[in-house]
Amino acid sequence: MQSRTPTPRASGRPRSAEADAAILAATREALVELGWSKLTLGDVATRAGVAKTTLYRRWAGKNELVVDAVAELFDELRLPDRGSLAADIEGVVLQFAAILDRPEAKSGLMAAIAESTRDDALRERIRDSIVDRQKCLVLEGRARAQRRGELAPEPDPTESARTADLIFDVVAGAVVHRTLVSGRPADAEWVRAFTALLLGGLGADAGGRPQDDGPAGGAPLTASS
Amino acid sequence: MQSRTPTPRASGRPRSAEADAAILAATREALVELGWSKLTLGDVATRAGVAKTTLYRRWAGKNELVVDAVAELFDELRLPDRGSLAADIEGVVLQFAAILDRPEAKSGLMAAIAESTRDDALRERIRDSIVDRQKCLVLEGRARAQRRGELAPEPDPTESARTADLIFDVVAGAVVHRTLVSGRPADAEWVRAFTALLLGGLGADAGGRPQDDGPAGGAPLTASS
DNA sequence: GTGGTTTCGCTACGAGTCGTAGCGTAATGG
DNA sequence: CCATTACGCTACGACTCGTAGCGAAACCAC
Repeated sequence: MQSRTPTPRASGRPRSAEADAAILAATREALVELGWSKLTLGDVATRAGVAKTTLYRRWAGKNELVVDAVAELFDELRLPDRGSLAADIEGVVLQFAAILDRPEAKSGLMAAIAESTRDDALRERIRDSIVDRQKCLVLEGRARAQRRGELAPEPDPTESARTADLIFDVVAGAVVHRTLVSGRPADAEWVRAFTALLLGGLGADAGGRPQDDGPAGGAPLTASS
Repeated sequence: MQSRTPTPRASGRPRSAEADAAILAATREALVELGWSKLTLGDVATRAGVAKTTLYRRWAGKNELVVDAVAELFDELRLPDRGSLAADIEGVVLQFAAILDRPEAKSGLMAAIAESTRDDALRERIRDSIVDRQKCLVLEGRARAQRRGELAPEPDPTESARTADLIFDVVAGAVVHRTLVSGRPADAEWVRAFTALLLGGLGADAGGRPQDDGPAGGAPLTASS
């Protein structure tokens, strides 16, 4: 999952799985305390209780290590069936926002994406371990909505994939931008307004109510501004 | 604009404005060739033809320098009146996408945002020199659409500001995510589909036509995939 | 001109990090 | 028992960082 399979290993001492977990946990810990730029592999090794050389034997560099460490945060993303498209969107967006609100995700993920603009292999790694997993949720939620009759079925698979990509960029991008660039929390109130905008567009009433009345329950309005 | 006014300077040798321009240009050049992580201030100084100490006298560190260098790229953002809300959105989004497509913007801006999660002063700097300038375009375009009658006027200023923030996060976030994370160009075809989604929502036909027929004129479809 | 002030270019420096090599040891399979 | 692989540890040259110190240059006020 994390380090690429080095060889079809036949015999010899196996790599310690505990060391892997300790290293990834230490990486997240260092991300929280130091951030991306001040994070050093030597410090991570010390925190994890392993030798620095062990790190370099498993990961090519800081980029790959941080991607793997952050990717584990997104494993908990689920898409429970809440009965309506609006409720499903709100649920998964709130989960996504909660993960992105963690300091290790903020600094680590964004820096890794920045580095991936000049490293195709890193971009591939991010896509495989993080992005594609999120995109599956979009496909699943869209299929559910189509089964419910909330969305018109899309027979053309090419057009369907294009639309799914678009939705994914809009949803993930909006949450990321809200959390990291605007620096404000994607709380229940924001998620509700965003869902309304996504479903109804700018022409509809984007302020108050989605198409059914109480999707997110009685969540308290945490006034941000 | 870039370096904070150090003192209410009275007399003495003035700072070379040409050096400022040369340093920022050299920073962008180094961002293109080296990316964020391998960019060193010593290298930038050499490229700009100034001493390394001059850099440290004007900027606190790599973060601030890169933010100022990238901010200049966004100065060219304009919002020409194209006659309809859909056309206005498509126009400004295409401009934004063109800037983000530059390699110096990709690596520099994202890395700076990543660092800003642990540096409030840097976040403020990014907001002042980059983000707020983009948000003004949202406000302007929205006001135009309300004057045209395409959008319902929003009397409550608090709610209006909230909605503008939401729109801004959705638009900017979607373009950034498309360009950097998905790694695909936000070309005319994508922008058209995005505009349709933004205006009509998921319930409407998000594939082909916005609410008026030909918003972007006869722009050729640059088939990407 | 003269003096005061600030900037600039240059050199040098200690501190810290990088990524690797080398060595002996531990853990597995045949 | 032996081959193979992973591990911990040390040490190393190379590089970057950010700063200090110096003399020279550019500007203003007088």
